[in-house]
Amino acid sequence: MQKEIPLQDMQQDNEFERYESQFKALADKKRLHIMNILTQRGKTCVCDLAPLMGMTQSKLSYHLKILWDAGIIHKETKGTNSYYSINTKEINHLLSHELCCIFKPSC
Amino acid sequence: MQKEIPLQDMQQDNEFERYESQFKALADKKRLHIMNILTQRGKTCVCDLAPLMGMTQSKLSYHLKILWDAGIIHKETKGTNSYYSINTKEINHLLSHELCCIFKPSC
DNA sequence: AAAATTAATCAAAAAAAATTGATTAACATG
DNA sequence: CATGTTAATCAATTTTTTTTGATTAATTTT
Repeated sequence: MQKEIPLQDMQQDNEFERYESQFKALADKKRLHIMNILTQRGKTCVCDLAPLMGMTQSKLSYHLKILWDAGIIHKETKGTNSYYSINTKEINHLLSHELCCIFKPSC
Repeated sequence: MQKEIPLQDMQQDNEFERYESQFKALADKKRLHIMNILTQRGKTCVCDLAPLMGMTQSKLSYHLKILWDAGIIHKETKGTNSYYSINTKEINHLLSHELCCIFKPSC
């Protein structure tokens, strides 16, 4: 027998779950740094990002996957290269204008 | 011998560190729920919050401390009771207007 | 077609965060 | 002053996340 859970609570729970994963993605200095670099440089190849971050390829892939799974960066593959960039729409939806500035070259 | 680190990088590192702790605080479903309740009810006593969250006192204290350390909630003690509330200023600085709505009774 | 390049994935180990139950500290009440 | 209430802290355990190094898969180049 399953416990009755009101529909509204379930929707809210799902909403919280999505935000949880997005905040989790941002809750790390290294990943904030990645976000900042992607902002400055725009679409960037993993092969360029690795030396900029001073990170091994495998570690970088792990962190990029977390950002990508949370939907806050885009991914594009060309041949053997992968290019990542900020999902501006999602970031705008999530963060204050002030804070978005850290992830915007214009500021 | 210490490695030279440019001043700008250090400042940025500190900035990232602060945001890291704030996002970390928000990167948990239970804590988002706490934030939501504080938003709905305003200043709330721990003794009221515990049954609302269905949490033991010790666990709740742990999570409140994380939110408070990150500076996104206020704390006020009266006698043996502690009251917590949203730090609206800090939340506004951090989150988009849309998202603030989850933490604002007016929306 | 073989060799080289790039990035994702995997499994094991290490590190960090969360949970639990008990204790402590501060205050309030009879 | 003894008792009860509230919330913070602590230590031990469990769970989750991160790191590491190796392997794999896909594509490109020679």
